[in-house]
Amino acid sequence: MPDDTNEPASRHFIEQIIDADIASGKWGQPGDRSVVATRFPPEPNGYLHIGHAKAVNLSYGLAAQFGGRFMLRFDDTNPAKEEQEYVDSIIEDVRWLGAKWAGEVRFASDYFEQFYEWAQDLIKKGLAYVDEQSPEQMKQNRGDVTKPGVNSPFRDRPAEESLDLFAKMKAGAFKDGSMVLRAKIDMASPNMNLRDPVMYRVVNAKHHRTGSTWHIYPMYDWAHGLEDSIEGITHSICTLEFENHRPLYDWFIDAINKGRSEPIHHPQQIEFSRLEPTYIITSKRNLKLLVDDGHVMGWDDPRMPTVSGMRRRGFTPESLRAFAKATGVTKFKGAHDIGLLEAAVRDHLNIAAPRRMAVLDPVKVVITNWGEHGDSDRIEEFDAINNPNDEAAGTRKVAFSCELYIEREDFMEDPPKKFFRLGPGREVRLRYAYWVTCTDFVKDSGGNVTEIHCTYDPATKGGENPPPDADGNVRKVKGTIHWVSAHDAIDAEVRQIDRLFTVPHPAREPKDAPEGWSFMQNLNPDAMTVIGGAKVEPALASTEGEPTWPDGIRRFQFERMGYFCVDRDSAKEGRLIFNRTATLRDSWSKEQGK
RNA sequence: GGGGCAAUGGUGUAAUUGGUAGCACGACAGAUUCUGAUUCUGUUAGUUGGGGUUCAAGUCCCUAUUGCCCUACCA
Repeated sequence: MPDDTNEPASRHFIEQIIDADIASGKWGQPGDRSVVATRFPPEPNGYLHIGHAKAVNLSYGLAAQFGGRFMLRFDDTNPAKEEQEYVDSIIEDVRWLGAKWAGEVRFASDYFEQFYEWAQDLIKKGLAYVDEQSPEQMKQNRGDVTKPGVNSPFRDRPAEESLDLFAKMKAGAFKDGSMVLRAKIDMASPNMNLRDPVMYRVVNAKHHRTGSTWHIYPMYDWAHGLEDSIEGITHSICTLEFENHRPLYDWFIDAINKGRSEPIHHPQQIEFSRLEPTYIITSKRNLKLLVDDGHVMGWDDPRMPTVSGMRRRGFTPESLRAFAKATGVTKFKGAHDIGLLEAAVRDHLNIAAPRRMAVLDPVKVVITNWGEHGDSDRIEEFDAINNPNDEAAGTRKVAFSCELYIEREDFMEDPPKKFFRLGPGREVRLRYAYWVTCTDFVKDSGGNVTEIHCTYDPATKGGENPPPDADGNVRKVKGTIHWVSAHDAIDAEVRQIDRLFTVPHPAREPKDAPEGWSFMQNLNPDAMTVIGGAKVEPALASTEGEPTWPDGIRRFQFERMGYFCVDRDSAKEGRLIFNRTATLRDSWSKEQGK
């Protein structure tokens, strides 16, 4: 990602911290930028969403910018929730996003033995103990934010006893929830995380990688800093809610280093504000509900804010990166306008997407004077520009005949003055082909227009302006519309994807919310409108001559309609299915709304 | 009655760390245009309140207010 390795003019707060560290030589020789090491540490308990995408881009981008290392590490410390399926999807997503990790993919579970040794070390130092209180008792004795907790009756048991019990916990001698290993810190700490936090719990469940080797599993706070330490992470970047955990992160590493001649590496945790786009939810739990309740077709439904869903919808890694960049890196917890994402994807696709013509809601046009200027069965071919922003993309042929389809919304029976398209007596340009004038139209018994009759002007061949008349006046046309020829048009299904929710903050429960309120009530029923009868130009049916996108997804701009990509179901079902990635900006609909 | 963090146009974010409040998205107006797209130009609008230090404060100090996070054997 060349754009991200250039240092921007202004530096966000994390870059400033790293700059200062490099200058002071905190992690190595002063000035050595290659010491920077970051990581992305997902728990494999769900699919990655757009918020994770930003986190990946941030941590990877930092490592790339400084010429350091980036790790992909699964934080698989809870066998009850984690599955291989999620590991696989996350690896695919991170790769697609463009992050390149150093060496192999890492797993916290690979470090379990080391964690266990360090835990024994803490017990020996009198910094940890096995607690046999029930979960209820522990909760009771923890106190609350204003009241201090009380010490466990097991807090001061001899180290040998804890060591022995800990070994038995590991060996599977106890039931789930029967005892835990706790750090001995301070039951009166105003920071609840420091009130003798649990380091290990008994879980007699099968782990997706270690199987039934272990009967104890480390808690996040105990494990996470150690994982970072083992991998030599310098800057451990996470979201704001872990701010209160940082003292514990530091405490555990300091505890291990206490009395140790060769201290283990002590990374720096830095918290930033997570990405919170409007009209989107990013809670894994709620995303899973949408899938489980069948509101969407799956985790990769093009309406979903998952990385896989957005990929299927046609977003590019570049556009996600641009969005992440545009939202910035701060500690301010705000909402990010989803319009920024839409602008980012339009920005990229406008430069990169080949243009095609596709009529989503077709109505037939008959050129009534086609026979007067030659054979009425003849087919003419025109050159159409593939991408006005990229001359190298070249041109393609589009065929024209006396029967065409145009967009239903491009014709009005009784159009207002500012309507620059087709209507009785009005002339428009058919892009790359001819200027046509509407002479008549046919309606069915339901009042729907079924056929539009036009004459074409042979002097406008190719869509060019006709020569000036005898007085030197140049005839002008206000509108240009897209079309496909009926003789070679291909049928396609088009899924018009829109925002999944109707309100900016779907997960925010209103103050006066009725009993049983759910974010589901904010679902947009029109988030996916399936159009079965679209007619598209033949060039969309074949991949010949097409530029290849790096990820193999075929993306296009349908002229005047928006950006679309071929859905992955297309190949499977043997027909053309397109997903709408984004609309074009549309000042006409805004005009109408006035 | 506790602790932690944050506050700059409508939204998000900058400000050489005390020296002209800038950028992006949006909105609005216009120009260009074989996409009502793109592109270009212009307009709009901001330092949470109150004190203080200073020649000078978004930035430093005091204070108030508002919002978020924290009481899993989740991460």
